[in-house]
Amino acid sequence: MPRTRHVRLDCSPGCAVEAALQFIDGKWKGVILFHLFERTMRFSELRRRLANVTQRMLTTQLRELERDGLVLRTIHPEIPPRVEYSLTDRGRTLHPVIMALKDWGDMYARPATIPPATAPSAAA
Amino acid sequence: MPRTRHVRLDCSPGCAVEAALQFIDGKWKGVILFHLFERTMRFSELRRRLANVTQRMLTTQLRELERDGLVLRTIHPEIPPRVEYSLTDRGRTLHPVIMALKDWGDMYARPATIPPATAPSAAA
DNA sequence: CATGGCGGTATCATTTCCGATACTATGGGT
DNA sequence: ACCCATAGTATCGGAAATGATACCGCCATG
Repeated sequence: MPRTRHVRLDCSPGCAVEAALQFIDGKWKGVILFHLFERTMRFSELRRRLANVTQRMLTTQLRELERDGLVLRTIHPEIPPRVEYSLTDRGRTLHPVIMALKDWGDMYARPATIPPATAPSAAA
Repeated sequence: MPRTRHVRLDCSPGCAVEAALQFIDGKWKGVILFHLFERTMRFSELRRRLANVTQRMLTTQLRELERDGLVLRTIHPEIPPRVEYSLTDRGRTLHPVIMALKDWGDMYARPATIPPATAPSAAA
């Protein structure tokens, strides 16, 4: 589990936000979910899509998503082994969230848009 | 900044998701933003709403939100000092994201819904 | 005079996360 | 015999995020 946030979820109204965040927190979970919305994928496919992830991290993140009931892990007992990851029903309910994130990222998180902090003439 | 994620944002399509996540990552940013959507608030108000946050953390998170251009910090030079935090235009664009998170949290992150892992009869 | 509220900062310690590397098992190809 | 691919695990170490605590100036109140 990432960053152990609150255990009690029945606190202030804003807590639902935190509660939701707990599930997609972790360096790679957002992207993993995003890719799984496209289709079911096997381990090595995800690995290729995430490029910079290590095997250990991918495994860890997938295991957490599985533990949280968002992702289903299906082992096909073949040689060579084949393991497929897909979204559960619960996982699919995250679609609006992931898409909201993606849309915002596309619109407002581009490098060119980032530096609206203060005066831009600090290139001394 | 939290968890230093990728620096390059022009990688795979899923990256926009990660990029967006960078801005609301941090244990308290989600809730802070949520509360600021309600209205402008001063430091101590936020502190009361977040209950478990330490002064240091609240300051840190607010400073990061400010640095990212999502939150505006206004100092009223009075006695006692009054500092108000409000959302910037850029910050307000996060509304769909935060609300998607809140809605999901309300619907699917309740304690009763969490344990769909495996067989529940492991209470040995 | 001591206390409390405001909005912080400074310092230190801990917890947690993440990355790198090495190792495993099976079977196929050459 | 040796290397490759799949899908992992195990172990170690460092970096980063978070928490606890103490301290600051200022003023009003009791």
